[in-house]
Amino acid sequence: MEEKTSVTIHDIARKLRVSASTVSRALNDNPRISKATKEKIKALALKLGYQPNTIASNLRTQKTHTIGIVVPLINRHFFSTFISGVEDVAFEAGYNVIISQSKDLLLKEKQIVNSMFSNRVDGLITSLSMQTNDFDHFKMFTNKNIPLIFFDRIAPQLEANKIIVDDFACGYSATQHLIDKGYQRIAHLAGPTVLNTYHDRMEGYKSALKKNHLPAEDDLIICNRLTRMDGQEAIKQLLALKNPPDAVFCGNDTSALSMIVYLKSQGIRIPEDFGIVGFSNEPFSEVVTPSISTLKQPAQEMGRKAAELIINEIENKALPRTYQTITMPTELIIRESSSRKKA
Amino acid sequence: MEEKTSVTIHDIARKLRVSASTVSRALNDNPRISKATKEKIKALALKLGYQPNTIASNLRTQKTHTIGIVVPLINRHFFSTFISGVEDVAFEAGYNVIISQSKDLLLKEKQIVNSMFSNRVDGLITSLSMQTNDFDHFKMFTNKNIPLIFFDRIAPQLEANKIIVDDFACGYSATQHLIDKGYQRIAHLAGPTVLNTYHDRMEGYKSALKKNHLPAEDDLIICNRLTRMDGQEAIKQLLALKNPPDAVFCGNDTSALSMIVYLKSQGIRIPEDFGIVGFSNEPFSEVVTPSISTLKQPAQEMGRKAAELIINEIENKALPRTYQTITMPTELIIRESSSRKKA
DNA sequence: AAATTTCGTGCAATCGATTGCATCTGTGCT
DNA sequence: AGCACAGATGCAATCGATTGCACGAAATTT
Repeated sequence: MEEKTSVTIHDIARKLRVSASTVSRALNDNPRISKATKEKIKALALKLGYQPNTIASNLRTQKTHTIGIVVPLINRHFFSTFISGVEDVAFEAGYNVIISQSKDLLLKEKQIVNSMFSNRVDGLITSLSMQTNDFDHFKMFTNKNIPLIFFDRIAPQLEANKIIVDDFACGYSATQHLIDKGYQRIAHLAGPTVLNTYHDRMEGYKSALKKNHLPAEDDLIICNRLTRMDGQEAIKQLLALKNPPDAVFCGNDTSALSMIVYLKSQGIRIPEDFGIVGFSNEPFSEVVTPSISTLKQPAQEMGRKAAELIINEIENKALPRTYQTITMPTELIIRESSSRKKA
Repeated sequence: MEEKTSVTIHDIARKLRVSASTVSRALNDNPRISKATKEKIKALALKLGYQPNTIASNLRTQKTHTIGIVVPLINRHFFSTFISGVEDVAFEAGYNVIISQSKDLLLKEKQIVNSMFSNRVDGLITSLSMQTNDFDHFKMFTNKNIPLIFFDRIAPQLEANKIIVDDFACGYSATQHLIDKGYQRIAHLAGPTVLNTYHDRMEGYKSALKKNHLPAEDDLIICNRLTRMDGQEAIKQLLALKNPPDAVFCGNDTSALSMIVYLKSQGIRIPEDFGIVGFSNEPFSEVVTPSISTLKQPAQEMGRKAAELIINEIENKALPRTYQTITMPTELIIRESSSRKKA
């Protein structure tokens, strides 16, 4: 049997016949402790395998050095890459990261946000679930002045820092690109438009059509949850129109891919007969045939930025707050799925 | 200005002229408190927006309801899906999950494991970095009898629960499959064979060759880190042999894909001229052309299993330990990259 | 030599919730 | 009436680290 209980500063204090305060100060390199004492204490701490009890420290200092992240799904490439970016910066700065997934359920999101609060995270970074339509659960953070950052799917009405991409511009440029390639009737598959992201992309899409004097027909716009199934449903529905489209701008790459698969199975050639642009630049988009034109969000960079911002807020809590909305650059990646020679 | 400081059980106690112990017991539904008092207390707690301070509770109860996860990279599909599985089960059971990535660096892994310990996680689930060759940093967990589970990349010599797939069988069946398809000279691209996973896959590969009376030539085995670049390097090297292979079993799908890209660029037809089998069933593997034959690990299930196991250990700490190694089933998914008609 | 700093350390309270052990008030039983 | 006992609540210690304040000794200033 090994030591049943952990080594505490009191154990060290007792053995060295000093007080616990001295040990605490020595380990924290407090200048008030003499060099000799510090060395003695640190040596013994090492020898005994002392590991500070972060919990006790957290309780006393009212700081956990922990950043909470709530995302819809951990294993979606955009989110996991974002998280990776946060984690990188956080780790460097001595912060831990705790993560939960809402599974796109409002109820779970509420539970998680509560739990993050009870765990006294120093700050919270979050992207809303598809169902989120009230924001009361974030009030405890804003009330207590705990840094809160929204990214991607944000709550426009809440005072907080926000990190987004210009979804309107994305929608616009994707659509314009299709128009430039000579596609005539361009449809759009959107996600739930309660979310700013999908809403803005759609507006960008509409705006591009308008600018080019193309009609924005309701039939050509479908909203769903953008799963693979949804993509297939949508393309079937679109092809069944009396006047079907010859291109689609999809709200994500997953649905774009499932459309491609279906179109191929129907002998419809891409990009010759039909153009597709997706969104997100999933890893597969580059390597499928045809490769998928898409919009790339700088996920890792967004994560890094979010972490920098929130750590800065945490460590300068005294300062008066100014909330910014940071718009990160996106890139339209043109690949095969939309690269027909102009008709 | 809102309340500057949070509501504690003492605030509730004072207002209701009861003691803090009573409040604590009431909120925890302790049967010793009368129904009437409980209701009064709970009502006021709700009204004041009381949120328990988990930190204080954690300190007192010596339990954090937190599970630590350390993986090489968060944004690799296998790992993020595994994490998602853990998180699902953990959440259901009232546990939080804290996650860090080692970036495949031993040094970072050590720091993280230390930090997880200092944060007093109730249990740790981990998959080793590519560099990990000593295991001292896990001793503090085993010494203090804190549940520890390894998955995928494990430390064979440590006493702990382990969750793996049968990598030997995987290597064997992948190779046998290529042989069955009539490929004659089968190469293998492996990861660092200090890791059990890569080592076992290679042994399985060798064993299949042997069983089929095919020579296992050193030239045909390459070890690297299996990145995209590595895959390309490897295939170039293999094709440059005086007697090049006509098939490769790759240690992951990423390198398999980069081989495919290179082979296509050289006009080598897959699967007619060359067969490829990968590993992991990345999302892209199904949708690239040709689609990649691969081995599917049940990532989500492995995560769920790991969580169940560790929570069980945590909650039955008194019981004598028996360490098990759980081997999860894999599936050889046969797709185009290896499906030639037998020569 | 007296007065004032400086230095190194200890005391004790604190963070917020939990819990073993009293304590007190009724109720039931003989 | 007397006693046991159950029910409801409070007291105070505890978890481990931190920190404002105090104190004694040594060093410096006047």
